[in-house]
Amino acid sequence: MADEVKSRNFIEDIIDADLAEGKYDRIVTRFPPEPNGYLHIGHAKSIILNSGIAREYGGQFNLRFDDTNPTKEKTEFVESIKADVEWLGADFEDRCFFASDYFDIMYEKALVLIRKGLAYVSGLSADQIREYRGTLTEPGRNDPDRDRPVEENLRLFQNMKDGLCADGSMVLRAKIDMSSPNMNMRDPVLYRVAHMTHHNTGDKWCIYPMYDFAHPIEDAVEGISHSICTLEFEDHRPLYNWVVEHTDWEHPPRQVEFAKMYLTNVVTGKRYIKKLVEDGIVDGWDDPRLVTIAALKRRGFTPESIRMFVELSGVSKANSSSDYAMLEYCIREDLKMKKSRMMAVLHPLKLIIDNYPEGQTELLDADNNLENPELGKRQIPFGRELYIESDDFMEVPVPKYKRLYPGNEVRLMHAYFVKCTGVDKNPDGSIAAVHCTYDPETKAGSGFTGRKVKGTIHWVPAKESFCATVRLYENLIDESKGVYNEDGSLNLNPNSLVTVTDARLEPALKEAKPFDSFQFVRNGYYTTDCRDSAEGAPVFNRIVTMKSSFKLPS
RNA sequence: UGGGCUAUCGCCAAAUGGUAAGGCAACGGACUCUGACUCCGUCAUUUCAAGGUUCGAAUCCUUGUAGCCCAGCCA
Repeated sequence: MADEVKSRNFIEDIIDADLAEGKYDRIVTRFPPEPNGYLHIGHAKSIILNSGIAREYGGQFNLRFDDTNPTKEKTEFVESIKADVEWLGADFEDRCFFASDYFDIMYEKALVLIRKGLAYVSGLSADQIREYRGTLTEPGRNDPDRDRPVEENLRLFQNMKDGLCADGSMVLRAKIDMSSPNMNMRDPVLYRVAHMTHHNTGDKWCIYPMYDFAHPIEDAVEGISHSICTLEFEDHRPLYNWVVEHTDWEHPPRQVEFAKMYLTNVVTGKRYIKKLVEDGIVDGWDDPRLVTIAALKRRGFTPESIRMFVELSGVSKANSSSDYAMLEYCIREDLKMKKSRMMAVLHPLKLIIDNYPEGQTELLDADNNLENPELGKRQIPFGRELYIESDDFMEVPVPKYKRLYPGNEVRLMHAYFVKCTGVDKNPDGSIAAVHCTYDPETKAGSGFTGRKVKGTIHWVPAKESFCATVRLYENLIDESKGVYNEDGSLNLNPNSLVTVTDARLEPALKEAKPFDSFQFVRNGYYTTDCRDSAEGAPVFNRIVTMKSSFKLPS
């Protein structure tokens, strides 16, 4: 369905043109995360885009960890990222690579640049380099070491590699143009010294390549045709091309940029998510209020729904923010035919059927999903006392109200018609229980057509239902208000999480397994929380509420 | 005020000089054993603004305006 709707995007136009010109005979893409955190919905866009293009053109998609900076990267993130990419259905087959696998090649290519007189070793400090770089409006000044002879550069670079230089004392710089209006071209640093143990290469290296030098080489080594990245790298493209051009490749890759995905009403951005986790505002990287892949999974989103969302959102170069409602639409759309529709009462109100024999129970047949018979049936115990949703009853109905009120008849889903006859009140005037009578003729599935009712309400048996914890999540924070203000203070919506502990669920739900999702009739879509439900009674997390078009007049 | 990029409905997004697709949201109505789903219908005489070229402009030109990115030995 989503495929039919999907328009061609500008990246596909670029690829088509390149193919037509014969620039590439095969399309190869990659997803190159740095293993320094968990993946979120924004990464999902890149993963789905890149793998989707490879699949569409019969090409190849690689997963590659961009691990060129050992000070920030951890092995623990490698596994989680890999799992998330697989979960999303992006097929990299056996091609999970590491930039650090190419350190030898990168070193050789650095030597090539030095020999061509296009790179030199600089002894300037980090502060001096910044100073020499100039500003946005003023050109930079040449490095005093810029014209160092090739032989000396070679010797010094060898020293850097051999561990003879202290961290920060020497760097290798490209010789490009210190007066370029593009800051990235003002003799960028190619290699820095860092005596640090790398998660993959251990202590083999004490010099590490910078992103701008490493990335084009990583792409070229893997035969990437289109290096698809986000907009902030647009200014780096001239440098990307410079590196590729001077390091001699038969089929140089091409960088193409697209706009990142932002979502309304949630915190996107690794930086903010990281802070929420570290500050303990949320439980962890998979807190269901977050939009990390792990959180979306825990909350009950399916890979299909996320893929649909990304495809529906489209790809362009305009900064934009997709509506959270569209994500909800996608999960509703994905789940509605493939999940059981169960009854759960979040705010119970007792319903007593006065003319139903005391002590009697019967088992009623119910389709798990009326629109999809393949999901089978279940049996629900029915008796004299039930719980209904408290807002399915109004003592004084508002106009157009079609559920239960004194004198009105409604259908109990999967069961009988009941007619409200009165209410019991507590001393404080609140409603203790609702009384009604039922009509045995109207049993569900009996083919009764004698009369119709306007409303259907859901219920659970008072005796055999069970209590469960149901969590309703609002999106954590409205990003438009700022997660963290400029002064570092935090804006947090205190109503971001509501836990309903007296919810009553029908017996069949006792057997729910972790990650099972259900539609709770009129209360939306829920999934069992695999993290908390292991400890006892199931915990249900709301994925999304159903649309409700009836609002009480105020 | 140096450079790069962007601007089409509340939110995304097509349209490649030929007379503004589609989806989400919203709103009507029909249907209904979920006020859901489904189905039907409504929703940009106008594309950031102002000029210009053209038989014809969202698309080309000019001049503005607004937003995003860049001064890490991060990616």
